[in-house]
Amino acid sequence: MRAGKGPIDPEAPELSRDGLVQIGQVAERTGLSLRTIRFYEETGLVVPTARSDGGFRLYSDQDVERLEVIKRMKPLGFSLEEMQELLTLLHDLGQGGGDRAALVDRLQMFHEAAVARVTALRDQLAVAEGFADTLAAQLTTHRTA
Amino acid sequence: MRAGKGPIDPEAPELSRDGLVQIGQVAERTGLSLRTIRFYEETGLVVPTARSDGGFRLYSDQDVERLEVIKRMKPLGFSLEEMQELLTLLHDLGQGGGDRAALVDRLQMFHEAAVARVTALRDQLAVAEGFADTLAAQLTTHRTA
DNA sequence: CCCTTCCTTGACGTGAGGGTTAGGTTGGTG
DNA sequence: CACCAACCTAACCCTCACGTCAAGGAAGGG
Repeated sequence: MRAGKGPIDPEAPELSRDGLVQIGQVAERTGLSLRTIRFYEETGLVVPTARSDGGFRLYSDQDVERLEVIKRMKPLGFSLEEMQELLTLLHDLGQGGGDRAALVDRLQMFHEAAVARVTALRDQLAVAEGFADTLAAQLTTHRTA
Repeated sequence: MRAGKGPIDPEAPELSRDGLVQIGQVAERTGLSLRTIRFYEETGLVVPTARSDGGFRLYSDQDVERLEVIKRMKPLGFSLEEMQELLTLLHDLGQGGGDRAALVDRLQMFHEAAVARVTALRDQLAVAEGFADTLAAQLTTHRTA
């Protein structure tokens, strides 16, 4: 599983001594594929904090958390670019940055988009349920008719 | 809008005399783009019943209905190929075809897939709602803090 | 040293269309 | 008849969020 099998602390079996983890661990924890995680780096969405001497990606806890936030955002159907923007936005709001009003404005737009998307998802769900029911009806009709 | 403006029956303003409509009408009725409708023909998913002498696609009511069924299937996330299979399957069941048992079996698999997808959609909706709420909370936190 | 497992980059493929360009045809009207 | 909107084919490239495959380097144990 791990890259090599060095003697690791049995009390903290999955934690490198610097709190940095390789991509495989990240994939396991987040449920994202290696390809996806690398792709997110390509696009600049989540760049690992460090690299090993040999070039291995090393992710901090914050990196992993960021990936988990992204995972939660996915059902909202935002593009990767939009997600990046939102993450930056939230970060900037976290820091007591300059133009608060503008940031809050942008945040509000994101929120509205999110609400709209939730509505759309609900509609989709209703349609999907309806179709599933249709299939169920067809089944009972044809099962012993 | 229409190709030419012949005197049409005001009682059935959008119905060609043979119950066949051109692609533009179909797009308008189904909300699908011309591009998409032509694409569905390319893949064999919905082939128009007829063509005019000049080569215009002419869609029957069944054709349009088929497109509308496809639209309802879309939230279930089936591929176009799977949709085609399911449509064929339902058609074959409609006709008193040969191997009923096998057809019903396949139908049951589709139904199970649909149900699974509905569950997945519900989960996505929950996650999306959660994230929207998070955004709302961030808004109230930062709005006048 | 070897062996295994994990990791690297690079390149190409996919699905479901969207967009565009270019040139040609049709169907109906005034 | 002229005109015009709507339609046609064919070809091309573009997008998004990855999947897949290849060939090879790195980390660590025996």
